[in-house]
Amino acid sequence: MRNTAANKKILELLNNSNQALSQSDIQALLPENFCDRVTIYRVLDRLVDEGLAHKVVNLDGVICYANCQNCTNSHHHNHLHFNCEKCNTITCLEDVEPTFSLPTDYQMNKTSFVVSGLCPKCLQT
Amino acid sequence: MRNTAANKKILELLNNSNQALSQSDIQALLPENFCDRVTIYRVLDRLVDEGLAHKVVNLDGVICYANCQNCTNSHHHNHLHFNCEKCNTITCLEDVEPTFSLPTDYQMNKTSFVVSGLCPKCLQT
DNA sequence: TTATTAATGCAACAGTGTTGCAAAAATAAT
DNA sequence: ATTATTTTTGCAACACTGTTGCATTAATAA
Repeated sequence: MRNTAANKKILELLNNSNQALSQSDIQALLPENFCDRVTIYRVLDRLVDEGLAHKVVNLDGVICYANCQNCTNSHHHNHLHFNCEKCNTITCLEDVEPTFSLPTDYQMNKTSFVVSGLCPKCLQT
Repeated sequence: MRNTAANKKILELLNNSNQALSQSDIQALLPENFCDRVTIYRVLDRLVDEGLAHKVVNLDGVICYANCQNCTNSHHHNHLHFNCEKCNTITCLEDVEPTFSLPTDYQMNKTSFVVSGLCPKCLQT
């Protein structure tokens, strides 16, 4: 992956955010006319390919991206994601890994655990 | 909810399917020109409101619908959904309910547990 | 049978995500 | 440093999913 302005800036945004971000979130955070919409999609794809980010689909079906924090060697994104129904943020709860037993005739590849409700901030108000 | 052709037929499709279906899945299963695309969306919304179906978002962000089987009194859709990466079907694994402990400052409302990989059928071939 | 209310079809729209292709930028090779 | 190579970008166009408004139609209630 080349060291371009878009790559750097978008990865930086993901790293500095404690929430998973969608393409439109990212576009809103970037300076105006920083880059094209399509570029953001492509950068995000690349970051996932490179193992620097992972995908989460929120309850509306919008694909969001979060940085990979504890993925030094192997990826493990079985942690829970919390999707607030009020402020619509997605937070990675890295410490919460649901346990379950998949029937043996299924072969698991990835997991997507999303719980929705109210986040601590929105509960206060 | 009124007893219309669309309501009956679409609920029947969900009940007869062991997979969660999207709007386009349903349209493909219905006779040609059976009803408008918008009607399918509205029927599905209604079925969810009435507690006859529940939503699942697949890994592509497409919203799918499955019938409610064990929801006589209360709804409990904390069961696992399996999204096959090859045939792209979503199966409700009603018996598999992941366990986890949400931090107390979060208020849970709904869950969405999707595991992706290969389903038994696609594993054989 | 009529009145009321819900459901439908159609058109239009917004948002998300993808693709092809030429131009531009970053890296590698000379 | 200059050129060659390869990746990345912007733009236009497109496909798909999902929603809304409004007039018409169908289902239920009176």
